[in-house]
Amino acid sequence: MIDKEGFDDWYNEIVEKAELCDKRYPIKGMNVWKPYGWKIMQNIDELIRREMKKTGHDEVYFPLLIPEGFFKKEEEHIKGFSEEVYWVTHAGKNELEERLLLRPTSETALYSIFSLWIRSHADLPLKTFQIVNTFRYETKMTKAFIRVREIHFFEAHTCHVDFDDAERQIKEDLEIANSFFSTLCLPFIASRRPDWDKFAGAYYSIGLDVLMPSLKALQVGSIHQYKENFSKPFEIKYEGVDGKHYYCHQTTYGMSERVLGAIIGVHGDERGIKLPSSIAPIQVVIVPIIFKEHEEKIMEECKKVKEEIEALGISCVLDDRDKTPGSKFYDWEIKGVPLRVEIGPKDIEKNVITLVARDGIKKQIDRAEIEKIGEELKEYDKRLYDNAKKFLEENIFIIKKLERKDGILEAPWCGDEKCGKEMEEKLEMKSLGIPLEERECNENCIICGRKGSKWLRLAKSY
RNA sequence: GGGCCUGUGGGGUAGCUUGGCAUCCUUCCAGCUUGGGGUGCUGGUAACCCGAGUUCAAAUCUCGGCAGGCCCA
Repeated sequence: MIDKEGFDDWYNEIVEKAELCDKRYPIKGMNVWKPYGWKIMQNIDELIRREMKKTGHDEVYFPLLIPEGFFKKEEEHIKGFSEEVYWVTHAGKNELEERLLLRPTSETALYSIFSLWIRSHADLPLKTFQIVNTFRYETKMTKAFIRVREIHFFEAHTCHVDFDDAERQIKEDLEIANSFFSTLCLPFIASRRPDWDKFAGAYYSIGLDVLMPSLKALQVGSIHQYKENFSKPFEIKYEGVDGKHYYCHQTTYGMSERVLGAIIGVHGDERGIKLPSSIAPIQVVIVPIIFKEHEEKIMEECKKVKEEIEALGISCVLDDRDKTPGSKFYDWEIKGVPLRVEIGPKDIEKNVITLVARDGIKKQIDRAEIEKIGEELKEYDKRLYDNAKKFLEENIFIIKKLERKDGILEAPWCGDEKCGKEMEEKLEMKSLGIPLEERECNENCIICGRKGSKWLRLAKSY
């Protein structure tokens, strides 16, 4: 893992060196996805789609533009987003009668239409999601994948008959997050955000955060309980079994390319990024070790091995470029390819192939046992997860008095907003919220000294 | 929101104080050579962010814009 001080510089360089994006596009916060980076992102999207399918969500696609009238229906929501909305005001030379905005998120687009789709309790629950670009005029400093103005956004939107069913959805969302992030070897913590930091329009919000090597937290997902906050202004009503009309209760679950930013940061080292095998566009790269007199024999063997690896359903590239093996090793390490296979004269002689995992574990396996590669990938993934988990756990600290410390802090808190904000100020951190897993707290609030009933998590964050 | 710094071939840089031929490394292209951790040699392509001003002359000085980065709220 990269050390704390060097992390931000390392990150800025590596996103381009690994060919994930090109930052030279001349608009602030809008970078170009390069083919390799985009493949990874699409693989991440496919993992989400798989989770959505498993849990009965249907994919939709709503328009990019939202009429001003829709956007203005929910007051808190407008307050939260109005400063960072891009407006479309003209078509050619003509001013539009009604201004249109580029979606900063899609609640107001979807919900205007949900009110038409939902008629009775039989239409519920309605579980949808979309993967789209959203636009927010960020004023803070932008950073590739972490703070951008055009966001590659996943958003699930659900409607339910009552609060309890919406709460069940939130439990399901947490299970989805567990499954999804463990496939990406990313340990995270879930916290109920304090009221002053919840999503604009939400009843409450849950943040999913990972810890970056800079010891700053990165929010990689959020889950919101809206209760009836949107269904009332948007009039999303259904007829119940009793013939009466009720407002829906709604939830959302959102993630973005920050997930990729987290993977880059959490797993990367001085040689480059490390991709979990679940999203690596190339899972195995074969580097032939060619010597003049054996050239053909080695290439033939490499081709055969490639076919056998692909037959296992593992993506594999044979690097036949005219470069020395050493320089190829560096290339693929920057890009985080999980497993490298080396085949040279010595391997052929001994009837083995040499495997080197991206995290440095090297071994030889029998030429006849290529199917073991699948196992090697699994073990590599597990090592990625275990290392990241260890780092996260080693950097969460319980504090019982005001003390500054790097990492994620958990402090006893009376629950008053005033005390929470004072903690943020004194510790120079932002609060992540209350740990989702219930934990008893019998300590005194570190600000006012009253009995603290909760733990408040704080961290510096992106 | 406030303050500071930076912008030179594809990438990284020297030059800027004191205005006058733009330095080096790397990448890339061609060829030979080499090949189990960046092989070596020869040749080649390629740059002063944009606009205005000062000046005989601007990468260099001034102003504005755009972009990137750092620090503080």
